[in-house]
Amino acid sequence: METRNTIQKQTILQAVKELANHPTAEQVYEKVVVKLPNISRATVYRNLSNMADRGLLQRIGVPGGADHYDHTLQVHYHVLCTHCGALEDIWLEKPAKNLMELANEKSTFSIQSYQLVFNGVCPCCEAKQRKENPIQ
Amino acid sequence: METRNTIQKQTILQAVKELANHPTAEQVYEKVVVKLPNISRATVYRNLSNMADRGLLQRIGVPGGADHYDHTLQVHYHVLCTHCGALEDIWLEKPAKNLMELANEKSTFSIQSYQLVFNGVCPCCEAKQRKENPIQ
DNA sequence: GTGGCTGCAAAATGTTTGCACGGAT
DNA sequence: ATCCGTGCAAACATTTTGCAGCCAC
Repeated sequence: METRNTIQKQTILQAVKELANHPTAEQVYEKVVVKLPNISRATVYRNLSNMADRGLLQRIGVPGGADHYDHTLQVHYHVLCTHCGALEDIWLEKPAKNLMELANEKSTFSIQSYQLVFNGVCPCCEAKQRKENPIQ
Repeated sequence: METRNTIQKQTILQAVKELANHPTAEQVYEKVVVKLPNISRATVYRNLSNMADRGLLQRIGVPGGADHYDHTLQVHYHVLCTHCGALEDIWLEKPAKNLMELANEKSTFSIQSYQLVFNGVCPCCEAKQRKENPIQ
């Protein structure tokens, strides 16, 4: 039950912190494999998942795509660029409590959490779009 | 570009309406294959996805799980039972506009939509839990 | 020394795609 | 007659799992 302090775990956690920008398991693997050439993807997946369950990381579930991981533990939200897949933070104060309360009032389920991802277009992709199709 | 009226499409749409309870593509397939024994899963996936894109159905993206489809077109939300996977409606009026506005104010992305799924325990599973572990 | 953790390969899951054929228009 | 939609199989993406050996404790 207690957790052993392996080099793999340390390196994975460090990688998420250094990458900062909500890496996927694959991106973490690519960063970690430089330092530990023999590490397996399974180890990366296992550890990221464990750490998220223990609250050392936040898991960002993206419907239809790979999970991302966030070293920031404070409650906040994310936008996904529908063009390039970039994922960015959004800091909102209000919805956190409201949503849970509202939902619990209206549902027979006892609601414990929720997953919210916004979809949009990042400034970079918006600029490209405008260049290709200046009308509209 | 215009859409042909095949038996497959008709049957798939009808199946989603009859199943009502937010079926996955696989569940739709199982319902449809009874009437059309030669239909392919690919056809079901393709048509569900197309119909969602055209606004004939709503796609409910569930992180880490299969997409569900909803024949109801009005804006509403969903809870997923973390025990049995049951998916149920939640009807909230307020958040719809608020969330989009708030997020757009706080982000450099131009946000067009969002995906929100609540996680909880359904009454049925809650009862089971209580039976197995009456303490707490 | 023990048993949790790792690496590997294989499997599982959900979905998409290339292609030849058939049917709706 | 066109050419979109279908069925099939294979590919794809992401994640999980079984198992033998290893290493942190």
